[in-house]
Amino acid sequence: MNINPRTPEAYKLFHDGILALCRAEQQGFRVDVEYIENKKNQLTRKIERLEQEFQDSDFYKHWQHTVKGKINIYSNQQLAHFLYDIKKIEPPKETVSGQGATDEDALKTLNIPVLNNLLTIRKLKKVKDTYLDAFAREQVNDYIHPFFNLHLVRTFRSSSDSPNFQNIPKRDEEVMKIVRRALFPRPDHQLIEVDFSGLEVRIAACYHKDPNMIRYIEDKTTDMHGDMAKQIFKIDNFSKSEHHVLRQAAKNGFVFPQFYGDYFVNCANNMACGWLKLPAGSWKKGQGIKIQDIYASDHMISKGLTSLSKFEKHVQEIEEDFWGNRFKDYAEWKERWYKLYKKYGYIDLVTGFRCSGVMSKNEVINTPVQGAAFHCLLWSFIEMDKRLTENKMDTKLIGQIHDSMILDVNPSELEEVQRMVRKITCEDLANTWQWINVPLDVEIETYEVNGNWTQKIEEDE
DNA sequence: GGAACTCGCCAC
DNA sequence: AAACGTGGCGAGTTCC
Repeated sequence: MNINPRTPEAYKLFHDGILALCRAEQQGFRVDVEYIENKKNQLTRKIERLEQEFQDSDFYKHWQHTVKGKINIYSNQQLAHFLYDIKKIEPPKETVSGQGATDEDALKTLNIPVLNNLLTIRKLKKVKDTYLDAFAREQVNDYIHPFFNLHLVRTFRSSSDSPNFQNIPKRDEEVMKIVRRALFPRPDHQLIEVDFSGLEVRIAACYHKDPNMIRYIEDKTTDMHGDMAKQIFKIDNFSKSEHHVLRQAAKNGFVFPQFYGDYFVNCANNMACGWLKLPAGSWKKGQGIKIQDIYASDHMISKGLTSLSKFEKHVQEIEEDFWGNRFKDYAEWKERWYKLYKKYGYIDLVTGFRCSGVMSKNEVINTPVQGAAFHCLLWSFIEMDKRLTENKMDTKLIGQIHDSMILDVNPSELEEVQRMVRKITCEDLANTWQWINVPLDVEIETYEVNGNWTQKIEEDE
C-alpha cells in the first residue's frame, strides 16, 4: 500500500507534526529510577518463588520427564507439545500456524490449577521485562525519551518505540499501578491527559453521515452502548450503573469489533466466554460472572438463551438489525466506499492523503477512519505545541497515544492550559477542517502535583 | 552471532 | 462470500 499527501495542507500536517513530536521527545517523561530498581528486585524475588512452587508440582515433574534436552517453562512450543501431544488433551484453539495455543485464554479453558501459577509468572515477567527493564535501559538522567514515528503505520496513525509510549498498561489494575508508579512529571509539576471522547466513531460519521449515529453523538441523553447491551442481553429495565459489565461487554465485544469488520460468531463467543466467563456448549445455573446478585448464566437462561449456539443465533439477528436498520446509511457507505476503491484502486482521506495498492475490504473501510481520527489529534498536538512555545510557557507536551495527549504542567498554568486545550480541540479544529460535521469533545484527567501517573485527582460533578 | 520467524500480550 | 483494524516488543526458535 502506498501513501502520499495530495494537498499542501496534508504535507504541512506531517511536516509540522514531526517537529512537534520531536520537541516532545526531547522534553521526555520523568521516571523514578530508584523505584524501578526496587520494584524490579521485588518482582524478581516473587517470580523466583513462583517458579519454585511451579517446579514442585507433579505437572512440572511429568513435563520434565518428557522433554528431551533442557526444559524451559517459558517455551510455548514445549508446553504445547506436552499438553497436546504427550497428555493428548484436545487444544481449545490453535495458533495461526496450527500449533495448539498456549495463551491465557487456552490455558484457563484447560482448567489445570497449576497453570494459573504459570500465568501469574508470565504476567509479572511481562511487567518486568517489557516495561520496568525498558524504562531503566532507556532513561538518561531520570528521563525517558520515547520516539514518535509518523512514517511507519499503514493507516497514517503514529507509532512509538524505545520505549513504546503507546502500550503502557491501563486495564489490569495491579499491573497498571506497578508500571505507572514509575512515571512522574518534572519536580513540582503535574501530569494531565487529554482524551478525545469516541473520536473514531465521530470521524467515521464525517464520512458516512448516518443520521442515527449522528443522533447518538449529538444527543447526550442517548447511549449507543447501553442500547446495544439492552438488545443483546434482553434487559428490561436497563440502568448504566447496574448493568455496567453488560454494557462494557456490548461495547468492547460487539460494537467496536463490528465497526472494525468482525462478525457475529466471534462477537458472540467474545461476549459469552470472554466477558461473561460462560463455557462453550449449553449453560447451567450458577455459571459465569455475577451481574448484581445473579449469575450470568441464570440471566441468559431466563431470557431463553440457554447455550452458546442459541446466543450466537441471537447475535446474528442483532448484527442484521445493526447494519440493516440501526446504521443503514453507515452500511451503505461501507459498500459505496469499497466499490470506489475497486474502481479506482485508491481511497482519499478527508485530510488530503491518498492510499493506493492492495488492501482488503476491512482495510479499505478502516483506514480512512483511523487515519483521519489520528490527524485530528496531530493537528491539536501541533497547535498546542505552537501556543505553549509562543507564550513561552513552562508546560510541555510529552507524549501522545492516537487520540490523547499527555502534558507535564506547571500548576500555575493549569487553568490556562485547560482552556487552551478545550478551545483548540473543541472549536479551532472544527473551524479549520470544514468536513468535521459532528461536535468533538475531550475529557481532561488531572494528576496530583508531584504525583505519579496513578494519582488522579477525582473531580466532583 | 545476527536476521527473521512465531507466539503471546500490552495499547488504541 | 467471508469474517477484527493498527502498532511495538520480549522470549523462544530456526536458519544462515
